[in-house]
Amino acid sequence: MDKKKLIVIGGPTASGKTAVSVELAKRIDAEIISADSIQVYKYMDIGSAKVSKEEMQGIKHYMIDELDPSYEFSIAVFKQKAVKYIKEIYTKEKIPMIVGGTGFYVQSVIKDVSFEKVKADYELRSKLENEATMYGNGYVHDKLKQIDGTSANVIHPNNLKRVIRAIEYHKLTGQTISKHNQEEKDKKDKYNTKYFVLDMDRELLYERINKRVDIMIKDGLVDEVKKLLNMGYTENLTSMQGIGYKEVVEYLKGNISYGKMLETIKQNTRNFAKRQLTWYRHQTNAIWIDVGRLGFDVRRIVEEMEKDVRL
RNA sequence: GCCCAGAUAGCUCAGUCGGUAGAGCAGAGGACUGAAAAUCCUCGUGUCGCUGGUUCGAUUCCGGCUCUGGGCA
Repeated sequence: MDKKKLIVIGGPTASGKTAVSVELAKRIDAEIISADSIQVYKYMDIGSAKVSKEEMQGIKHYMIDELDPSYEFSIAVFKQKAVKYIKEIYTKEKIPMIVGGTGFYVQSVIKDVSFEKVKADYELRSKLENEATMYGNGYVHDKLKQIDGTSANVIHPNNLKRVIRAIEYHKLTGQTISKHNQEEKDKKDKYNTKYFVLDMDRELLYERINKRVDIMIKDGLVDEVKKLLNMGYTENLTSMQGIGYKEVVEYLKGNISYGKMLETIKQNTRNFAKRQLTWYRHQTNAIWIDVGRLGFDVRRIVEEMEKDVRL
């Protein structure tokens, strides 16, 4: 059976995914599933640079404003929902398009990574976290070494999150996560995927990021955060750890100055963009589009992409 | 004009009891499979302001100059 077509548009933050994706969707009759770990949340509009109703231009978007900020979003939830929407879109005889900067999420769909087997064990997590603070990261890492040497070799002791997850996985399934990871990695693409990555000169990207942060502040990011806090969404929520949100919280608490807040948001966004690019670089078969070279002209960019989409 | 303190990596600074120097941040590269806007790893040669002097040897000590803070007039 022929694999069905799936379009993916990735790229670092501020690379112009939104405008490009909507334009392409209009041309090929697609619907968009957002792969963005913050835009899923309601009330978090400015800081997440969420697509507005106007920007959508009538194209249906999924996974936007779908969750309450108190909800613990995760890749497992994303994958489950995304797959459901993809099916829905196919029944309408339209093309699904995954758009967003969270490459990890995208990967789970196109490789059909399985998360069904294991749930999270928050008790175990906090227990191990405590042990790490008391006896050091090495102590927890040693525990992993005893049950899953392969993972212990690959995961650095300081990367506590992943060390803990590996232990958690073993405890819940009786299997090693290294074996699971290998199995998932060996999977073939489930769809006929066209994976685009929007890119540009680093310097240009950083300039755009700086400008975008200035605009977010002018548009009222600080008020947005105040509103969220007033609604009872506390700073320790995953949603509130988003870039732009956590720094404003620090400012509102009086821990940092206004200027420092502004600079830190820019800095963190730039660092984040760099990490995103590292991720995309190891994506095989990705089609890189230098949007800077195309003058950020949405029409030209989309025309460039359409050639590959037709295949 | 005088006095004091500085002048060292893109930035903030540490240091060399005289044997040509190192942290944090920035920057670059990488990892990642139920927190991913998260988490973690690797990478540091720069006329040590300029110029004389002392010395086998000066970024380090001494003099002069330039610049930057601060103070006194």
